[in-house]
Amino acid sequence: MTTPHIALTVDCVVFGFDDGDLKVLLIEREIPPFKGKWALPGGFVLPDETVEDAARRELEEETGITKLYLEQLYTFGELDRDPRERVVTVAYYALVKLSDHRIRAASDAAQAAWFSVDDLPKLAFDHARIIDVALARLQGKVRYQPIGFELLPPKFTLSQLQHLYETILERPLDKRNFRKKILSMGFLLELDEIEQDVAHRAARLYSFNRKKYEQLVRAGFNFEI
Amino acid sequence: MTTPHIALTVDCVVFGFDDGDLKVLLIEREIPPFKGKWALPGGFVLPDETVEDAARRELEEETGITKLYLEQLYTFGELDRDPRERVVTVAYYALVKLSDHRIRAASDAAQAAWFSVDDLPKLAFDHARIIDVALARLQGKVRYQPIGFELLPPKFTLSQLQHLYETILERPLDKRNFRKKILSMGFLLELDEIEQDVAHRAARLYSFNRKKYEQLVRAGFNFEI
DNA sequence: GGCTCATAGTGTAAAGATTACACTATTTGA
DNA sequence: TCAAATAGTGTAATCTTTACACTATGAGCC
Repeated sequence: MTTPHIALTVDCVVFGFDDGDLKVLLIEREIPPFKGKWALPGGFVLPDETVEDAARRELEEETGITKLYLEQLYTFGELDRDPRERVVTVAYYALVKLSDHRIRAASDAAQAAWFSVDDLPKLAFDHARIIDVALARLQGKVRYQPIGFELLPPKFTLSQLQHLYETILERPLDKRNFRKKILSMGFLLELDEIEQDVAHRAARLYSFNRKKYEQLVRAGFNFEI
Repeated sequence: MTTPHIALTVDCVVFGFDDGDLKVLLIEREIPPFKGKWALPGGFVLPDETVEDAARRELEEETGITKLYLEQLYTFGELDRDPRERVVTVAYYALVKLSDHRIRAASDAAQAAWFSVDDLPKLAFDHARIIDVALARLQGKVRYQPIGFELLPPKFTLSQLQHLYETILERPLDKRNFRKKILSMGFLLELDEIEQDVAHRAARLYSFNRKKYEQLVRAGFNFEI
């Protein structure tokens, strides 16, 4: 008996947040199929690397991004995903601070660009579907895990944080209730700094204290927005 | 350029609930590696079937189970999972009503058996790890989706339902509060029937009204235990 | 210097949800 | 008929969530 072998790829949905806009990083395909179309960064899993390593390697090769929050999303195993041959893909989603990645966009000749999630171009393969699944996962996860901070710069205002949640969850939140709740959780560090260069009263800056968060979790705390 | 191909398998963590005990279905391996050891039902994904179809096919071949709740769990892509060669596996978890499957156990010569999740034998490959991940997922999911009913017979008592949640969540629940809450959700159908053959006051039977549940969801209802 | 504009920052009361808790009811079987 | 086992039921206290509107600050313009 000989065991069947299958082409296995990874694809990454990289999210970034840019003041009021949730964005996805796409690259323009340079080779067929779908040459010239936009697609998720990704590529084949090599025989001597783990699947997650493949995702990180492809991301670095195609976009230069190395420091990110990366999590497996779903494995898409339909038969007709790729016109060349049967390809199964393990999709990941990633969260990056746009401030860190003001886009080493184009890399080895391929063009990379950020697109607003509600204004995406026509995508190659089933990548539109993969982004839909990633968005649903992000919406679900952001309410129960403090992953929103992965999308913000290290220092942020409470209004930015609220705006991030409003954008991802697609619903307005009450300012006073939001602040009350997030501050009462006790893992935000109030900094002795305020916003710079704004044409109105400057807001105080905060940072996410991960050590404190983990300590609270060990003591039974459950994050929930 | 020739694309790399990889051995791809599926593995299924099949949960059943048997009055106070959460169980997993295992099969005894008949061929090396790990011959004689217990393992999750599973096998290679064939080139002309979707990954989910492969999971259903393997389950039917090895255990005879066809009607079940099946959901993708996680894809395990480490390098040394299998001593023969590099194998990536897409794990699924399934929920079955033990009443339906009072075990067409042994099938094509392979022995199948239910094991309590807290008394598992030594397992082949990284299957112990896969079961851990499945359990964590089940614990998370059971609180927000009405999947518990997949583990109970079509007619059940509120005590059985409570016991199921207590077993999966590994904590006691208050009887009055539990009943109040689950009944107030409005998707349990109170039947004109009671338990049979018990040596004490017989409890009323209920059934899960899925139509009603879906109607409530469309109206904005959110299940939560 | 004072006005306008934009956003920051703050508290309270009502409604709703969760928790803690103990006794009576029914059936079987000895 | 009594004991054993489990079913079934309500209320009060606490905590959480929601709804809601004004004052504070700093920049920019006149």
